[in-house]
Amino acid sequence: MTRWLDEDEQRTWRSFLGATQLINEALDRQLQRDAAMPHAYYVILVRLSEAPGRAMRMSELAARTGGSRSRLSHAVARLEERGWVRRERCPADGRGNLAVLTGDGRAALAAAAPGHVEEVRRALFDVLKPEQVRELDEICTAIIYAADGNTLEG
Amino acid sequence: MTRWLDEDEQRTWRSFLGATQLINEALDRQLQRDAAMPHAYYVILVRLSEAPGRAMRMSELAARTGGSRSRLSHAVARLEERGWVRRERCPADGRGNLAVLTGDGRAALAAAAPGHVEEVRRALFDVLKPEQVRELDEICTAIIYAADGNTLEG
DNA sequence: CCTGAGTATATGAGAGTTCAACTAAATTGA
DNA sequence: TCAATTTAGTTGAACTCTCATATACTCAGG
Repeated sequence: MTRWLDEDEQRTWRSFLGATQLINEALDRQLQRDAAMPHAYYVILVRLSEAPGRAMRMSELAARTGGSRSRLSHAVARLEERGWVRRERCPADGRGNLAVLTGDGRAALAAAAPGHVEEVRRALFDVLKPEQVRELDEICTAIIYAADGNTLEG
Repeated sequence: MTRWLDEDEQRTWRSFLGATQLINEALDRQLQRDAAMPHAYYVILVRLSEAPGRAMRMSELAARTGGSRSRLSHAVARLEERGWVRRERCPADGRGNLAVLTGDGRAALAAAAPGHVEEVRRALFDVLKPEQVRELDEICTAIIYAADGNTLEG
């Protein structure tokens, strides 16, 4: 009945789990140590910094960072306490909130970015041959495409 | 100074983050829904089930599951509450503890496994061409190898 | 034997995530 | 126009993880 994983698939799957776990841990450790924020918060700041007016609707921001609304609410609450983000009522839609990156938030991001990029290179890009980077891109794109399909179906 | 990511690298990096996040969420959702356990606990049960005598030292188990000792202590405490694992004093070393998989634990694992494997296939293997699976394996192996090197150096 | 250094694990507090309500505003439609 | 539904976002509780610390044991010297 069940299509169990064969030996090769087992090995690949465990490599995959191990590799992604190691990378996530490395990112979190580095950012926590050098910038006192978890990686998830860094991603939020990055997305906000790229938005026009450095502001974005909460839902939009949640979608772009790949997290739930609840998670984003809690996260933005913490970021607000630190003065890195502020909330504004959305003028067009009374239900909506805008998350706005503050000057302090931009500064925190600018301070954190170089060390973070360095870590990303060390953990991933420096380790792979250029052709492997291309392959990885295609693989991840396929995974995302399929997952979106599944989500929409289910 | 900083070697920023170029456009291709940015895209690849974000695909990678998105893909791994989606897979982890899918695994956790499926296991939580169908077997009432997080993926991390499933991995612990699997590793235990593969050990001789279905028993392993806590440190060893922590290393094999790629987690910290503290995390494993907490996790095993929860698994013990459910009756899936029990702790035994290590005969050879009075400081050590053995985590032992119980009959109920084996049953829980057996019940969870088919759905989990199905989810792994759906999220990863069904999505990739055989040659991509091979490439992914090599990529992940390279990442792990490099990360271990870094850990030992730093 | 002891004492001190190192190892194995546990524990508690703090932080982040998830899930399930809950509030409030917009939209639909009779 | 007004109730029903949907959408946006928040909140609180339960759970997991991390970090620092504590406890218990081993081992090597003196």
